[in-house]
Amino acid sequence: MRELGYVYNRGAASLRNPQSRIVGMVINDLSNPFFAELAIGIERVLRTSGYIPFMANTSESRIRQAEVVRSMREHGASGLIICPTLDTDAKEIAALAGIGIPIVIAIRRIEGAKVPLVVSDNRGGAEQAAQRLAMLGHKRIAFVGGFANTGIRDDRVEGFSNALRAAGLAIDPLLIVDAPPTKDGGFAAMDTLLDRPDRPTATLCFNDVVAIGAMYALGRRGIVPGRDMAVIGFDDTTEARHASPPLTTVSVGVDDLGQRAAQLLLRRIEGRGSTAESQIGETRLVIRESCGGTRTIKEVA
Amino acid sequence: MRELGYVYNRGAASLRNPQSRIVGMVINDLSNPFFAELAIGIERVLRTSGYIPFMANTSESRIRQAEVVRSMREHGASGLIICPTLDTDAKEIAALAGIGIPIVIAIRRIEGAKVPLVVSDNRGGAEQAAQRLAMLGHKRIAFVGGFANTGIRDDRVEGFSNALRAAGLAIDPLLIVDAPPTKDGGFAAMDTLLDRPDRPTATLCFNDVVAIGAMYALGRRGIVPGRDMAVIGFDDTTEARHASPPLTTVSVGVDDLGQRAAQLLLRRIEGRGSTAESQIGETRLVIRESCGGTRTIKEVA
DNA sequence: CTGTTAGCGCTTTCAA
DNA sequence: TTGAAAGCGCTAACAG
Repeated sequence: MRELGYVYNRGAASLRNPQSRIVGMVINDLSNPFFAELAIGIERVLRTSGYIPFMANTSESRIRQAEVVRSMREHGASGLIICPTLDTDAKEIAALAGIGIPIVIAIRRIEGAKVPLVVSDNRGGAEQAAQRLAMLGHKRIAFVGGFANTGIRDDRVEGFSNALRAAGLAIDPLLIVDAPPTKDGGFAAMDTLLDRPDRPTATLCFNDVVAIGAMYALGRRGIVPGRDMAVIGFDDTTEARHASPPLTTVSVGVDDLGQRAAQLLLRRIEGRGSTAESQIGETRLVIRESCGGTRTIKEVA
Repeated sequence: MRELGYVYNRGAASLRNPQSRIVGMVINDLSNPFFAELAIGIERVLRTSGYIPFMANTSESRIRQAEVVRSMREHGASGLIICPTLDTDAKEIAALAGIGIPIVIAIRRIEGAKVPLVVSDNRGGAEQAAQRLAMLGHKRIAFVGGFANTGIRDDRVEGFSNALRAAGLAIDPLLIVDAPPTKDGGFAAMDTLLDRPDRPTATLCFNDVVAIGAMYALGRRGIVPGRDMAVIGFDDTTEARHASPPLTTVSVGVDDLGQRAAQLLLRRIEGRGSTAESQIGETRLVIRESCGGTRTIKEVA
């Protein structure tokens, strides 16, 4: 049998017995280390629970996402974890959920679809971070990166603004700059910000890679993060943990989010757990060198 | 039909007609940006050719790799692209190839299995880089990072050594340090190197992340890459292109490698192309700021 | 051109 | 305990 190169035909098997151990992971952007880390975390849990996770990258393309989801269903996936593309419509997800296939949506909240959600407390996290910066004495605090009018960024900007208001600080719209959520984006946005006469003394960045890009822009001008400008990133991926100087972050617990998403899906597949038990991951500040007070700000030209 | 949520059952279909459009991608480490980029490139080509790529991460686990390969075969994948784990045995691959399923091995050469290979010219690339460093006047050149006795690193070290020999330079084994192929690894290795009395004036790093880690270690001590120490990375991932100061690299053309691997597989699936047409991707130096001469070396304490 | 049927590989059920 | 047979959803081949 083995000598002849026999391969079990799972297609035929699932014809008889439609329950399969495949689980589909549909990831919007594997080139983003945050999603790559998330995917790896999810995969680990699924695998150790005896499932076979198959992954597909949608590159933020809604069409590609639809193709991939269809394909996975055709192959008998018994559940899906989806990190939806930016332009995903609630109806698409609702339709899937209506069919009855177990789904979990991760990271990006899709409003209006009755689907289990695993997201982080973006508003709260940004609030914590901005609060801390205000507490350190910063008066001009910027928010840098992310595309305007996308759910996660809106939440983070909202939390940021709330904290500033609560601290009695004015919100300068010129200090809230959108930019692609990449290193280049962060670099360019910070560079622009530094050209302004009334530059900020602290910056909350949309995510870690934006923060690292921003720190490069600082370095270019001899501005030392943590001494001359406080920088906080968001997400706390390994990207952040490897940065130099070590980056203060709002951790969204990417491992934890992945684990929750996987476990939620498994419970749904195995019939336990309700349809709409969303989970909100906690965020916490991880303070590292990049986050200083305003003491020495004036030393910088 | 659509209203009832009908889903085409591809398992049943491939029972009748065993040719499928699924292609499996088995990737050793998706948390490594090099492999993530490669995977995304491969995926793009496969997708635009009408195939459905399913990806799985093996996390450098040979057991996991075997599971994943089996699972993909069971699901009727019509071909596989494998970036093998470090400890993959040639026999495993030979067995697969013997079965007749189209396979392409990427990046890591597996000796002894008659399988199409897409790898880069690691020896040649390292040679070019070391040659350039020698030409710039460096006498003490280090090679940093990667695990000893792994194929790719051995090739790179060999090319490095060849160039040094050709330039009439002594090869100091203490300047060839192995370390995990990560930022932390690069940081620690460079940090150790800098403690030595006769520190190198130039360093070729196993890959981009090692190089970035190494540059952090330099920065920590006020040593400016490109001015006080020449640094060259390997691979030229976006990681390198985003570094600050911009990192000189030996580009292995990750996009090109992915494209070749995908196209080779497609040709094999479609019956064209021979079993053992390996391809060696060209490497070329991409010179950016981190690669300077030895002029100012003595200014550094 | 439309409609029927056999059989792909597997599992489950039922018979010996 | 072992063996035979039916049928899952699909497609290719063939009949009407």
